[in-house]
Amino acid sequence: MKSKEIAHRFDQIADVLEFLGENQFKVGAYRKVARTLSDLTEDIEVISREGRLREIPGVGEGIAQHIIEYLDTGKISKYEEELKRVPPELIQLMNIPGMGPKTLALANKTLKVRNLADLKRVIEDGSLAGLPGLGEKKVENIRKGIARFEAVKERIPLGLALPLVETIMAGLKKGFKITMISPAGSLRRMRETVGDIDILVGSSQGKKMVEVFTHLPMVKEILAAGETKGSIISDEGFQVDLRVVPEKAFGAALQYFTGSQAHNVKLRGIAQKTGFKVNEYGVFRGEKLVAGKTEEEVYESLGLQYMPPEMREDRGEIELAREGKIPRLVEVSDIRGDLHVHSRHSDGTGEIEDIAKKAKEKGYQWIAICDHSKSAKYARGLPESEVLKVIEEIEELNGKLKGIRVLAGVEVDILTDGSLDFPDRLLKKLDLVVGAIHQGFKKDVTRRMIRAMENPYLKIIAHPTGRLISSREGYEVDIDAVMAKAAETGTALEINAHYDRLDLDDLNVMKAKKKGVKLAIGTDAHSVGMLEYMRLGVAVARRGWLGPEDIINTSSAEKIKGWKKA
DNA sequence: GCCGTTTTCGGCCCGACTGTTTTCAGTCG
Repeated sequence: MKSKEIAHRFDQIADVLEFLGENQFKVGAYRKVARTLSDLTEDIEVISREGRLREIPGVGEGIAQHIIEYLDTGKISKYEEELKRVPPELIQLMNIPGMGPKTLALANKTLKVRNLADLKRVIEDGSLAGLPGLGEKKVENIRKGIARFEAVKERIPLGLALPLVETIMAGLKKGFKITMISPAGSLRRMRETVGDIDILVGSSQGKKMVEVFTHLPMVKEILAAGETKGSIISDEGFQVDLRVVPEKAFGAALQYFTGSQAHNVKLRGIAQKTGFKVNEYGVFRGEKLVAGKTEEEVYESLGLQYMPPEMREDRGEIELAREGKIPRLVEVSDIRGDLHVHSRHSDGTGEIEDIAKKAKEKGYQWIAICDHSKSAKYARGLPESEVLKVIEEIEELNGKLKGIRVLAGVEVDILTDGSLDFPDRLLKKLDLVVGAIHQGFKKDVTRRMIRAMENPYLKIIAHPTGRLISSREGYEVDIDAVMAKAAETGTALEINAHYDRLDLDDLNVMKAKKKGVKLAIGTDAHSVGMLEYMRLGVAVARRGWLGPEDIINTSSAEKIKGWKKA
């Protein structure tokens, strides 16, 4: 995790350099390398030891020295002094919409603004508006920006943003005959959380469409309503932007607004070198439009294979596309079953039969019921005798139901000594054993997981890091060691598809695949409706570049039942 | 500060919008 620390350091340096008015490309160089480092799946200390730092894109002579110094001493001396002279609470103010580095530097220099309170003061007494280049309107903008800055909402979990965007798109389709409409931005790339929600439409009726959009039932506040762009706050407090572009530019605009920014920057760099220009209206050679209607033709015109949105993070996908080696990613339609579902027998709400019927409706071939084990008191964990009864109930159901097979599983607690909460004689009667840590998050988690994986009946480790996106860091666990043991024993690691978990995350999934670990998607559904979270798990898998062959869920029921570990 | 299908020096993604300006700087996505 050293690379994340270094990334954070470089981001701070970029902030300070920007504030000081340094060369913007230097600032950009630090930002870019910070992002690359925070995405790194390999251990930076190993890379450094083996003298391969310069192989990391964006790491040159100077930055390599900074990294080495940080790894040795925990400091980057060149910037220690500079960082000390610029207080963090001042730099924070650059996050106020309308307040950039130039304005902040000017306010700091001439009006001695050092923090938010100072800034509010110079707004109230009128001195900010008196500065060159500023005026009443700009200051009013900053005042509004402060209000937004102070009310800053958490990022929106993907699992909550998706239903909202679907409702809005359905609302727009009611009023218009639209063929070109799509989510864009980080939502389309299926990031685990999104800052705001972008929707793009290809149409000549921009003004009317914005009108309908801003008067949909879930609109709480209208932020903007123009000819081509509308912006609202939903009743849940989420910002949604609608953009309307001409149909012939829909593909180019979709590419542009989907991002990521890093992906687009690299794409345009390539375009430029080969004599093209790319913007949201199309790909141009000189004045001549050569592509724009579809995303496919935008990429193709630049000599690149099409890339799924989930891959567009500048993590090497453009290089692959150049060689025509973009992998076939797993799709929701490849999924034959869900590997982690709770019923009313423990802390879920659904009857097994209803869960099975819903699974069949979703096109699954099988579904694994995995209720909690006896030590999980808070989740009404089952004693051995009850598990036997559930196995009987499932056998009976399988005799009755057609077109769907229910697998009898359990989510068994990994106890504080690394043993499992049920004896092997019970585990071997089950079709699937999923193990999980639910207590003692700081107690020897790595060693416990490793010991648990040595049990031949335990096939999957659920939510391996234990993080909760909204509220919890996760266990104290050495995930590399866990992955190594998983690869050695043939244990699968879970992609828990609940929107607040998504654990493993995309980067860990990518790393697991490299280490030869199989992944298992489980929704951890506690109600029938929560089976829908499967698409979030698939999204994480796609962001980790997984194909159908990397995922246990694409196997048949027989294969899952007969699965023997290495 | 990085980097090389034009380069070891001179570039570095691109455009919209806004407000403050008489031609453009700053901010944003």
